Amino acid sequence: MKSSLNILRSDSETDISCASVLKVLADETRLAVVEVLLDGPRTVTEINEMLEVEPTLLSHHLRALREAGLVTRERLGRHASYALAPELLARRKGRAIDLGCCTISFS
Amino acid sequence: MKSSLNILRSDSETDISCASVLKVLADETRLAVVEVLLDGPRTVTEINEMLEVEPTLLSHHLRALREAGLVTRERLGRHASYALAPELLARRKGRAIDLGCCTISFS
DNA sequence: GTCTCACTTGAATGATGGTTCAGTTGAACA
DNA sequence: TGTTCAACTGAACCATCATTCAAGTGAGAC
Repeated sequence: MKSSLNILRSDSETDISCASVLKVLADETRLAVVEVLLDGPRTVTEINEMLEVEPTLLSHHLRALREAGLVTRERLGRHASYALAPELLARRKGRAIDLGCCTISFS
Repeated sequence: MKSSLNILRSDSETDISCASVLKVLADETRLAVVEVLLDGPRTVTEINEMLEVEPTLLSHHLRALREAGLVTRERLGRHASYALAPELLARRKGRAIDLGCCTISFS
């Protein structure tokens, strides 16, 4: 199973991968999760409390973000800590993240 | 019927409108249409020839782009000419378009 | 060991979205 | 008028997606 998408390429497949990444981010909940993670890694419980999104639903959304290569997961005892992917953090510009084909900026 | 979305706002509803706009652009065909329109207005026939997308399908996609306020339509005799919305053109940066919440850049 | 917590998975549901088809509108022209 | 062209609309179909529910995993506490 492909677990990540090369979101940073800039060749002829730009449009295709761009649409794929946009599809993942074209959701209020997932966009909010990414914004939360801009301030650093968070556990599912923390995100749940901040966004008031059910843990199960959150888990599904986090899975989508992880499969798109946008976030990474680390296990901390019982908890799971999610963080923005290293590639995103490397290209981060303040409260904006550079996806290659596009830049998402948060207020 | 609401015919356009205020895509340039930057208040607390940023996330919501951002997700809405991203939903519209998270499609290869619509992304390609926007890229074509970066070079100036085009008729449906012209876009059809450039992208090899069926006129009917194109019409549906153009309708979605128009309802999102991303493109405008002008009738030219039998033809319909589509162009990027004035708001987008005003904020245009080369081959990148600034949507407020995010910037889409084409190669 | 059992129990609980934190999270995940998978199935099921309903909703939304992309595509195609058939039919329609509107404009130009004979 | 009738015909043709360019584009549009609406319905239908199928696929995908968001959400919920029930059940499962895995780690710590007892």
